Amino acid sequence: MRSPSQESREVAQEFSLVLRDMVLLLRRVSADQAVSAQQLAILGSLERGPRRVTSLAREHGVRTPTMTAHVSRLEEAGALSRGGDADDARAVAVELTAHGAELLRVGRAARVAYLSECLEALTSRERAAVAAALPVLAKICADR
Amino acid sequence: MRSPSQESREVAQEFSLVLRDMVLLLRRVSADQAVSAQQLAILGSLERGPRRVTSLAREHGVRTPTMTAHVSRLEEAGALSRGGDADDARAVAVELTAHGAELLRVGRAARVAYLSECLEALTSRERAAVAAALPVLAKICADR
DNA sequence: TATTGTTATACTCTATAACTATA
DNA sequence: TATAGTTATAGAGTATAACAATA
Repeated sequence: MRSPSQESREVAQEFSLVLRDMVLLLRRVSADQAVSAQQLAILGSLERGPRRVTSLAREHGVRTPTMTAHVSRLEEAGALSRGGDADDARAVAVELTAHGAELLRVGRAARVAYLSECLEALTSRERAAVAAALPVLAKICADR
Repeated sequence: MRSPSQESREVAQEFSLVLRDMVLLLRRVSADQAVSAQQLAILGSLERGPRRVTSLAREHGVRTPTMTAHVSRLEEAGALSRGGDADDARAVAVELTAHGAELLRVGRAARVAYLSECLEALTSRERAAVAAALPVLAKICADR
């Protein structure tokens, strides 16, 4: 019988290869889209209300200057607006615009449509295997 | 009972979110490594013998100028060498050096070690779910 | 003409360092 | 002093367009 650590090592080797392929999949999913995957994720964070630049940066695992750049590009595109914070004059309240909400809706729909097609090409058993793994993968990603 | 297309759509929505998180996981996996994930994949292709720039580009889903840039960076790092092709004077035979083989070995080991740790933190049932999904995910990625 | 590869250029995403303004 | 955010700069990774050399 295999120990958990032997087992983990074996799964990890295959996981390592698949993880690389997932990047290519993601690139195809986002190809020809008005909004990149990163931008879409940021707009998604703003859906439930304004956020500060620092808080967005933390949430998306990037440094503040990186998020400042994202916010600037998205502002130029009319997807969000920078507002002041009443409580703290240093802070910036980043808020989704109507145009941003529309970009979010369209971008999300395109991603889901593409992935749906991929999944429809599978057997229902294979689809079930993916569905069962997704919460676990989410847990792995969230853990650290 | 749900139709395959309803089912696919539901799974796709969750997949879309997890896919985004996987990018962050990949970034953590590659952090503080001498060789990036992309570079590692290219070195991996060279493991079984020399390859042409065009063939590497196709294999990794990028355009030729992009692969030329990768090859140039890896050559500067001493990980590979450019040689001529005996049959076709236009072609370049890209070959792994001993240093490149070592970078590949170390980089792979680090990735697998990191992912092993992530997997060890799971229950054996969860690990089994990931293991079952990996071949399916590989299939999805390869299909297009 | 078609193919192989490079160079030039530009855009996205990322980082660190240095700065301003406010707390 | 510490925190919020920006600007300046740089590097990796990607693309297209234009080119040289060879088939």
